[in-house]
Amino acid sequence: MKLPIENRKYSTEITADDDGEHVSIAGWVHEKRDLGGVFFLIVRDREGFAQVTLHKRKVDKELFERAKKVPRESVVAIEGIVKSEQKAPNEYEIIPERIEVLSVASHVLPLDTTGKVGAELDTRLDARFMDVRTERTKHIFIIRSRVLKAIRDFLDERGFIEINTPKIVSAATEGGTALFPITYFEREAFLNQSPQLYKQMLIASGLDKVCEIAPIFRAEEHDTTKHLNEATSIDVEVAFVSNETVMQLLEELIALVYSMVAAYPGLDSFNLDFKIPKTPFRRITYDEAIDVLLERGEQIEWGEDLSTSAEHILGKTIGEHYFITDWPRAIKPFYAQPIEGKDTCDAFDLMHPRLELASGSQRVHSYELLKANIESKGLSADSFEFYLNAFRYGMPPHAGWGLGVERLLMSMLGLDNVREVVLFPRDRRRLVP
RNA sequence: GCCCGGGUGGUGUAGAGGCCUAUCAUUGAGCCCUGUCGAGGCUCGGACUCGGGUUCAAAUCCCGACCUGGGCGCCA
Repeated sequence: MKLPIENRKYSTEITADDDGEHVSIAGWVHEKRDLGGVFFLIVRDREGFAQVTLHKRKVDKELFERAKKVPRESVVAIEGIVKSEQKAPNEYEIIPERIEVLSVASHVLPLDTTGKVGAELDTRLDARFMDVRTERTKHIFIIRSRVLKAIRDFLDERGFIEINTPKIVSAATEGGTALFPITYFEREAFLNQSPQLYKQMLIASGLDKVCEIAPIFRAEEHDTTKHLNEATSIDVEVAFVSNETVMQLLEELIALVYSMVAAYPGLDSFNLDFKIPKTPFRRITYDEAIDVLLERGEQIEWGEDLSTSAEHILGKTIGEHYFITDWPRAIKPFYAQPIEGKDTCDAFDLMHPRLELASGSQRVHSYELLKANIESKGLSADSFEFYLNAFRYGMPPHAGWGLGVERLLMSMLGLDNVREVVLFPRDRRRLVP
C-alpha cells in the first residue's frame, strides 16, 4: 500500500510560480515562530526548508493550536496550498489544510539542529542521527556520496573492473600494522588491513585493471585526528603499466574530485578557500625530501620514515599536493619494485600539505624476487603461498595504489578531525553507535 | 604507549577557596504580540562526572577512577 505522502514534494521543488497549487510536503519541524496572530512552522526536508504559515483568524482553530504544540524535530506531513509571498524565505509559503504528525519528537533535544549553539564532536557522534540533520554535517555526507560516485565513474570510464575481496583473512598479511583478530569457526582469522595481496592476485587473473572501494581495518591504538580503526580505501591495480602511469591516474582523479566538489552548492558551509589542485602534481624524491628537511633543521636520517613534523615541514614548504618517490626499500613493503643498483624502490606517497593521502608503487612481478623480498623482511614465504602462487603462472608487470577516502575528504573540506567524515567512526574508544 | 589539557542544566559556556540557594546564550514550560527568517518582550523550570581527602568553609586545592580534547609515537 502506498502512503498518501509518497507524492510529496521536496521543499526545493516548489516555487512561487506554483501559487495556488495544492501540494504536500513532509519533513522535520525545524523551527517554530509564534507571532501571536500568525504562526510559522519551518519544515525541513533533505533538500531545504519550507515555511508553513498559519493565520489565527483564517485557519481552523484546532489546526492552529495543534500546529503550535508540535515539538521541534517531530516528523510532519503537510497538505496545503502554495502561496507566492515576497516576505517568505523562498518567496513562497504553504497555507496548510492538513497537518499530520507522523512522529512526535521527545525533548529536550540532544543537539541543536539550527546551528545557533554548537556541540562538540563527541556529543555530535553520540547523537549522529541528529547531527546529520544539521546543514554542515548533511553536506559532508552528500559530498562523500558524490565523491565516491565520481571516483567510480572515473575508473569505470577508464576500463576498470570493480572487485570485492575478502575482509576476513588468514594470518598472512603484508605486515606493518596490527590486525584485529577474530574467531573464524575453530580457527583464528583477522580483519583485512588492505586488499593489497588480493588485488595483485587478480592481476594474474587477466582482469587487467581492477579497483575496489571497501573498508580496511587497523588495530593500531592510535589516538589522533587523522587515524581510524575502520577506514575506507580506494584501491587500484593496473597491469602492463609503470609507476608513473598510475601516479598520473591518481592526480587526475584528485583533480577531478576537487572540480566536481567545487561546483557543489553546499560548499559554503565549510568557509573554505577552495582551490582545485593543478596537475601534474610536483614530484620530489625521498632524497630531495630529506635534503629539504635537513635544511629546515629537522632531525632525520636517510632511511627513516617521515615523522608528523617532517610531513608538516614539507607540506608548508611545497604548499600543494605532491608526490614523494623513490623511497628506501627498508621502509616500504616487500611488493614494491626495487630500483636496480640502489637501496630504493619504485614506491610513491601522495601527500596533501597536511597529511598523507595515498601510497602506491610499481610491484614486483617476479616470483623469485618477491619470495626473496618476503624472506628478507623476516616473513615466512610459506604463509604467503596463496599469494605467491599467483606469480608462478604468468603475472604481468603491474602498478597500483591505495587512497584513503576519509583523508581525501578531510583534507579537501579543511576539517580538523577525520571522524567528521565518517557517519559512525570506529576509533580507539568508540564502538557505539 | 608517552606527554600536556579538560569534565558545570539537554547543548555551548562563565566562575579558579567564602561574594555561588552558580553566569550568559540556546533549548523546555507558560504568557503577550498579525510577517517572522538566529523574531522580540516577560515569567518559570533545569547543572558543578563519581569516590576519597585537605579545610571553619570546596564547582574551585590534593589523590584515585571513569569519560574526554590536543600533541607525539605507532600507522595509512
